[in-house]
Amino acid sequence: MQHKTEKTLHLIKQFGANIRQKRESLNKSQRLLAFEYDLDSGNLSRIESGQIDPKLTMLWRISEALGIPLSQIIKSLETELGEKFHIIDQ
Amino acid sequence: MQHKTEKTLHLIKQFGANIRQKRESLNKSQRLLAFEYDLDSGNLSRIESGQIDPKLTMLWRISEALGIPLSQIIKSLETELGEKFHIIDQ
DNA sequence: GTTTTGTGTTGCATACATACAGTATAAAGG
DNA sequence: CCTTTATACTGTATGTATGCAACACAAAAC
Repeated sequence: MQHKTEKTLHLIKQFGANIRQKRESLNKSQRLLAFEYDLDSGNLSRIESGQIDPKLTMLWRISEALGIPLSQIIKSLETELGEKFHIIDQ
Repeated sequence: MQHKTEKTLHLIKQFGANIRQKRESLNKSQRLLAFEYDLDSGNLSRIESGQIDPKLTMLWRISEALGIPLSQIIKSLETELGEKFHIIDQ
């Protein structure tokens, strides 16, 4: 990270909050979800509370655990953070 | 990462390849793109060649540099990697 | 009340992404 | 040729995500 900007901090906080909300809607504890999908519950705790900036592979594994495509989770984030993008190629 | 699985390695390699392709379609060098968006070109090199597992904030910054929503980049990845997900909530 | 069980959190060692500076290579200019 | 310029890549110090074990605390069992 260049140097922890406000935006950056907000991003990971919002991401964590969303993840927590999704998990809770499944009525699973951090421990249970972590156990079932071979994650670390301590890690999950820090991610949900926006303390850390997870790596791509971790994002992927979390989305699998939640049963939601990562693209969908990110899309919610984009909406919430009010980012505007060009819809160009692809 | 639990312990670098094949799947994991494939994920970051494919992501890097996609990023490189997008950048090249903009006809920009790693250096130029990095300069314009305050990224590190060395880092970008390692990401494009699939050597490293970038963090969420870095993914975000790269997608901004490419002018493509991160959700869209991830969606391509999901398709390419043939992941199937339930379309449940949200 | 004291143990047991379930929850999220935290201390810490290790692995690794990041940022900066430097290298390698080739193409173009002179 | 040699130098300049542009490309991607790499050495390395520092910061930090990760995984594991332990903690704090509440609620339930007994």
